Amino acid sequence: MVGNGAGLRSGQVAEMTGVSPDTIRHYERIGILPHPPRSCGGYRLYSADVIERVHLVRRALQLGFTLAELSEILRVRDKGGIPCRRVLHLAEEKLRSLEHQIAELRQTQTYMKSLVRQWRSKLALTDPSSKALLLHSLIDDGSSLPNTKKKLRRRK
Amino acid sequence: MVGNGAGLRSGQVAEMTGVSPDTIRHYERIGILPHPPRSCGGYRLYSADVIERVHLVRRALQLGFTLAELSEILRVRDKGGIPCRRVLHLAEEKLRSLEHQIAELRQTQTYMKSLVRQWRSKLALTDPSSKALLLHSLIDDGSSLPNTKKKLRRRK
DNA sequence: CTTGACTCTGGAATCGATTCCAGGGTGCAT
DNA sequence: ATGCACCCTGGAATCGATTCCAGAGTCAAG
Repeated sequence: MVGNGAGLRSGQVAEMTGVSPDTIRHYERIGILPHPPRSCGGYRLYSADVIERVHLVRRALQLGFTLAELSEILRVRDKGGIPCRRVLHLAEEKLRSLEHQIAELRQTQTYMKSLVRQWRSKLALTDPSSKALLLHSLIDDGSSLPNTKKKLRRRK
Repeated sequence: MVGNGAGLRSGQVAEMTGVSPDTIRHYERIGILPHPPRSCGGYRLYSADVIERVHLVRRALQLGFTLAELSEILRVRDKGGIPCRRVLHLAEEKLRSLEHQIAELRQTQTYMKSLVRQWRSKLALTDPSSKALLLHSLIDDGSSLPNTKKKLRRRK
């Protein structure tokens, strides 16, 4: 084992934060983690505080921040800047789109529920050789479903 | 204008269904729309019932079906099969994951709300040269957020 | 000194639906 | 015969976060 007085290797950081070593390297590539010093053999030697940073990033990702945003924010912070207002602004934005998205999903849920109920009973009293009853009921009835379902979701 | 007694060109279908001509061609490529007959000049000439099919597909996509699933289902149906039970099964699955996803989002929403409130007041009574107060509050407090945020979303 | 676990590199692949592209025809109007 | 709007092809790009890859190097234990 390499002496860990010198620092944490990428795999150790990965394990301690619950992500893959690939992800750690990726975060470094896009400027979210600093370039750590290297051992004589070329291994990254992280100081313990990257753990906090990775946790922070994971949590922010869950909230809907993107890696690009985090990279920008953390860069500012690392240069001594104060990105707090930016962070708050982004958070407010995420919250709004979150609420919007929930509303859409619930609308879809409502529709879907009635659809499944309707399909179940229809299927129950149809003899098993009849056709094409289910999907077909989707073609009319153009309301009751949101249409702006962009991929505004987050996290792997 | 080409006589439309012969059929609808891709652009017309596109306009009537609110998608792009590219999408129409794409649907044909992956087997969701049948290969239509062609005009002497090589233009696709669709019969009017593709309109219904495209609408059906759009609606199913909104519900969380994938193009691959729809392709499979529609292929079965076009060969005279009866994919209804499959459709119902998938719909039930979509509904479940929808409910799960809503639950997660609401959890995130709750957390996010309190975070924004907390950040707002914290920022209000901090002099504008203090640093790093906001994001930092993410690193502890590991509960209260879902962690299985796969991209189980739908639709463009 | 060999084995095996770990790490390095950076470019490509993945997921899914859609869009974009270039180079080339079609068809109707002036 | 010239313009213009439309259509054809199929392969590649897009979005974002992560993963995968091959070929190579490091290091401690046996």
